[in-house]
Amino acid sequence: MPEHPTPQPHPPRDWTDGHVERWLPVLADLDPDIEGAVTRMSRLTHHLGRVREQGVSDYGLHKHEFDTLHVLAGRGGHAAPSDLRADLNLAPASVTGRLESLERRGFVLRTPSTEDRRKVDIVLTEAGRAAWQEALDVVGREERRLLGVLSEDERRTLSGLLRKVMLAQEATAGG
Amino acid sequence: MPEHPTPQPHPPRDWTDGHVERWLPVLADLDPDIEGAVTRMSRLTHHLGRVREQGVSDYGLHKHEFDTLHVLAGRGGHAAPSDLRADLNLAPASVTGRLESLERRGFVLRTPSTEDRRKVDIVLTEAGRAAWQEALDVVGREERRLLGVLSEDERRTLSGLLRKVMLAQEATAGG
DNA sequence: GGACTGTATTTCGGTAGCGAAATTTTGGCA
DNA sequence: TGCCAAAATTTCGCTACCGAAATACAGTCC
Repeated sequence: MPEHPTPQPHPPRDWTDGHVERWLPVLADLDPDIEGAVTRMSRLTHHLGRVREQGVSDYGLHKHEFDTLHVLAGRGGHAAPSDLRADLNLAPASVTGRLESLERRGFVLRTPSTEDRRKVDIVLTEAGRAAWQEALDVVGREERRLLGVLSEDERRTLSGLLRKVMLAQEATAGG
Repeated sequence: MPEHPTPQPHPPRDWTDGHVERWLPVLADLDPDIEGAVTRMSRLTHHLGRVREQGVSDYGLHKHEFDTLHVLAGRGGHAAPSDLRADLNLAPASVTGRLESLERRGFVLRTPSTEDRRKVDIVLTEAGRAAWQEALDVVGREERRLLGVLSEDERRTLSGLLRKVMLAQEATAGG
């Protein structure tokens, strides 16, 4: 699409603009910027998830599998299920399910911890690390492509504003 | 942790700062602002979803049920399943499932369209509208609370930056 | 007007997620 | 030592979601 000659500061409308506009007459006290921001974040998160799912499938992985291996690799290749629970924002039961299938595929090892027998050590195997590294590059690509339309300053601003919001959230939710 | 005496403009660190910091030595080419923004959006979206689920449960609804009624109400009380599919970012099969349970509970009616017999008209019933309105107030509260830590200008900036990103997304995804 | 392409919705089979309860272990404390 | 609350993980029952195929209808082309 070529540049428009009009020098207006208004960017073109995205899907969410239409969504918010439909709602304004119904809910007069709706703040368009709050609704707009929340809606866009939700849709973007959703989209990136889909792209990840589709991207890592070329390497025989699912999004959840990749994400789990990713967190594990980020922690040096070993972690407790409760670490994964926190990092991945999951219910405890879901972690068990994910580890089950990763173990079946030989990507992680589950060994009872020696120091505290309630705990379990999750260890990334060589096969797991290899699968992760292969898919790694694909995953960040869409994020870079989309966030790349912002300047460096804008990205810093975006991240900073979101940090403010998250601090408010974490202050109440205990972590 | 008490305040540091340094007068830097750095806000306190949120969870994501620690996450990104853990990753930097492992993936040197990671852009902290991209990773930070994406991570925060994902976590915020997740959090708001949980709060919605918990909030609307006081009115006997689930998050999905409320969201579906919400979209329906926003479209004047009637829509086609494919409209809901687009608005809710769902697979076609999922819409059927949602409507099934909403119909069982008497919140929507499914009547075959007279003009195009492939289509189905989804109509919000009085009971559906009542359930929606009761829960309505709760849902926006957490969004307002969290986004409320930003100034009006900041919220406009946030929403605007996200619009830019979404335009890049929608340009390729055809929707 | 009959075959053909495209669109709207549902059905089917399978997976992942959640909440709640159970299990095992720990660390304190009498 | 024996009891007990708290913590880490798993099991269980259930629901929602997805992809792919099926069904039913609409509009078009010859």
